[in-house]
Amino acid sequence: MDELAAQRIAKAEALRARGTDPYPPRVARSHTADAVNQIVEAWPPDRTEGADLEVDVTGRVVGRRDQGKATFLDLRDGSGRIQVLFRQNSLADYDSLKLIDFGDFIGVHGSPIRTRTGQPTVAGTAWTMLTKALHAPPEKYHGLADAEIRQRRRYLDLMANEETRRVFTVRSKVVAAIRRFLDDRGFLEVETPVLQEAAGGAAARPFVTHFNALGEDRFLRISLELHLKRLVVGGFDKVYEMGRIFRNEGLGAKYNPEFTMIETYEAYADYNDVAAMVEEMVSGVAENVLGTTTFAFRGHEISLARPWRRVTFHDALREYGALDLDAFPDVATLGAELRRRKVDFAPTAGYGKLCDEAMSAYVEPNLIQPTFLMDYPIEISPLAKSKPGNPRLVERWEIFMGGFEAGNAYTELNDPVEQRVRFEEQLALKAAGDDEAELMDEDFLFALEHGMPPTGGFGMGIDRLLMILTGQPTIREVILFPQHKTVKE
RNA sequence: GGGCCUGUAGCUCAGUUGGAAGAGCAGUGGACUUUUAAUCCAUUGGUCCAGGGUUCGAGUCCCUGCGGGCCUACCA
Repeated sequence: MDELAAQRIAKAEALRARGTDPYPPRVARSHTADAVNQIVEAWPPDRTEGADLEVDVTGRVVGRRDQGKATFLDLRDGSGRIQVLFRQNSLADYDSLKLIDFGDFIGVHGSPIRTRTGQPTVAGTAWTMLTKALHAPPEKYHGLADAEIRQRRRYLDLMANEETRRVFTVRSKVVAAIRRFLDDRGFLEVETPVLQEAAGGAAARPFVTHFNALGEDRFLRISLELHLKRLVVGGFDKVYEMGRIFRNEGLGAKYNPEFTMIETYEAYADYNDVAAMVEEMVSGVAENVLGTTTFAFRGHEISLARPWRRVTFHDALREYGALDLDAFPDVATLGAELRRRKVDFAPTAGYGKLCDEAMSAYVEPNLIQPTFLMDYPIEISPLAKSKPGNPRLVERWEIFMGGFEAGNAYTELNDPVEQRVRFEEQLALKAAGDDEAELMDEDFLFALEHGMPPTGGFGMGIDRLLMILTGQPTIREVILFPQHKTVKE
């Protein structure tokens, strides 16, 4: 069996035999680890004792140095680390320290001191077990490196790796800063359904589930868009939602089937207004949370400082792919050219999809610094307003950074008649074999028919932004519990 | 789906031509009253992923399966 766990259970029983609960319901705590450290650091350099002050500190035992008749322990709580020192002549029942293992939570009563090496320390006069752990934390020096265990058992990763604690702390602060930015600009945060009768608003396959009470299938949302625009119709001029969406696709460095998306919709704005807002939001959040707009990512140095480059879809293809779409204006000619260039694409791909494949091949990997790629082909943008003077393009941009797409925005299509035509074109693509084409959404059309004001909309993958902001090369390192295959018994 | 890699103690990892399964950390016992990857002495701990095969002999070679990672493809 697990001999090490059995030893720890025996120690818990030994504590009970002494009349103390190894899992007490309440604890004495007067100071965090960080608070004690700060108190001692504030002392004059020659002061070593603070006997007038008594503190109760708590935390997990993460270090232990037995010194005979003195024992040093390192405790870690949410604020940081604090060293405690027990000496045989100032702790009754000194032998009881043998009941403390790595990973246990204990409380220590004592006075702050400074050791001869200058280390802030609590000189303990009493200790209590707060939680007996049955397993040791990961090995203290080499830590926990196995990516699978780090992700499946993130609690071990968090115990072992400071960088992991940092990444997810940053994530939390970034999410809060984004909310603060939008709230301060008068946006209203809303919540829309995750379970939907039809999953729309993006080109992606959905997950399907079943609603027992109604005997109907439901789809997990693949975007937030269509419901948020209904709210603009209803009169909420500025709305946003930050939430989980689900796309039934593979796993990869940039892909997790559930990820966090933020979408904003602002009435009386267009895609240029939205671009200005997004620049300000992302660079401002970076500055506020991390104190910089420069980040190391996959060997590059990425600057999120404003302004970001703007280049049109067509110009970018000319620049990075030496491909002039004007010379290949239809499926036949562009398809032939891409075949000649050995760019893969599905046989069912329409013209817009071919353009997108060319962009993915030539442009996307080169867009390391944040770049707005402007004015997309209309076929792959069924919810965006067409560009005045060019019926083949729409007012849409995607934001790229680090060589991948991180966000998407358009001047929203609000002509209900044209929107119906666009849906019908999508249905034709679907019939031709494109299983990611947009579905007709009659209720959404009915909403548009009541009038949606001119609106600028925006969506961004929070996880991908976090990859840049934390310097993590894969999306799995910025998601606490990324998807994995089920472990088979 | 394709390619490459990988599975050895609780953790991190070695293991040579195929010849008695190892180290550090953790654990246990001991020394040490200012250490901080403490140090020192001793010591417990193994279904070498699983199943087959080759062989006098397999952690090592072969086959199959299972698990996992990375790259790639589809996809944001």
